[in-house]
Amino acid sequence: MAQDSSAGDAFTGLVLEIFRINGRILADGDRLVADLGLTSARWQVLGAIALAGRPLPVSHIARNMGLTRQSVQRVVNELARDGLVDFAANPHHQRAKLILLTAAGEAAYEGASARQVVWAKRIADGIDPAGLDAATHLLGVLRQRLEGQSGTADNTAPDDATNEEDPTWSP
Amino acid sequence: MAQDSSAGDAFTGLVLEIFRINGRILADGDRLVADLGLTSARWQVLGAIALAGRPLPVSHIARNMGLTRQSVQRVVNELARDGLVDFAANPHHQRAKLILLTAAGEAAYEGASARQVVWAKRIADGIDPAGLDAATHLLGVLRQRLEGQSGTADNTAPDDATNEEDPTWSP
DNA sequence: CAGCTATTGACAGTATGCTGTCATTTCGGC
DNA sequence: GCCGAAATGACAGCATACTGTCAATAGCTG
Repeated sequence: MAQDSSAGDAFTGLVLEIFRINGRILADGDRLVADLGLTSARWQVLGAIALAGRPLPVSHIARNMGLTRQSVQRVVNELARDGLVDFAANPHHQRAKLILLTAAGEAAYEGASARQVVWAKRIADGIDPAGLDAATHLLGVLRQRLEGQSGTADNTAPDDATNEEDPTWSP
Repeated sequence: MAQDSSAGDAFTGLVLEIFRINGRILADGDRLVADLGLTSARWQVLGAIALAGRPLPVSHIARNMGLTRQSVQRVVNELARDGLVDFAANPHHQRAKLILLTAAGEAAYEGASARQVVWAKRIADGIDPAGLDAATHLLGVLRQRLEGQSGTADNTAPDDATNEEDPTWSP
């Protein structure tokens, strides 16, 4: 990265590094859970449902994840087809069915979570947790700055309903 | 994020934040150059060619960017269709034509770069450059750990031929 | 120079996420 | 109670990147 540079240049270097590591992590995530019948996207959706602790409609899941309804809907349909989630009637909304984990869905999610913990330990072994927390915090600050300058209609990914306390990934 | 936690948990928190900010940056990048007829992907390809300083075949561009040949090929074809790049005969390889920027391509890239610099300044304004550099370094270390545990055939995205000195993004 | 291997481009198929649009359902204000 | 706005799901289409596969080309080796 540029030797010292201004904050702008330093940020640009950080952006490039974010792109690189993001790609790596995604690839690792897919590989980690492939034989459980999961992908990163499926895993993340299961996680959103599991963390909520109760059945949610698709649009709520999407909001919690910061994605669009359409993306989540597609994944949910596949998960349902594969028996990992199930639909339940929503007393408050006829069309917006509630999504809940099946036993198989819970098992897959548990398995993925267990692997993720091992994976995270291995990668972060020997790294100073304070440095990791500092980096996380810095990225959070930068992200909030990025978010504070646009935002419009339905398709705009809503701000995270942050579930920052759970030590389990999704991917 | 989890209060203090082990390195593994701290890393998991960092991963989640990386996903969030990565999405934000991509969206910003697309928005930033949309009216130049560019997208993040096109911009990045133009950047790879511009930074090389000389015409390159698609496969070299892909290697430099850490993407697959196929992805880059598709984008290059679109760029050529839109007159931003051009093909030139390769004296060393009949099929692997060299890709070079047209005047329009250079202009678009210059325009995008100029905007990116302003954007980076604005987002990073007031942030300690040392902290940004520290985060960049940490992500680099983590990425190297992720990379040091797999890698196979043709499709494996090659390790970056790192162009870490240039203060210009792509996105 | 003949032959094997690596590189490269091309084509097909898949996964993920986005935008746009429309119909249905809820819900709040009048 | 009615009507319009908001929420929700469904469907279509696009952009990006990946994997797999095949044919053509370059390059190296014997």
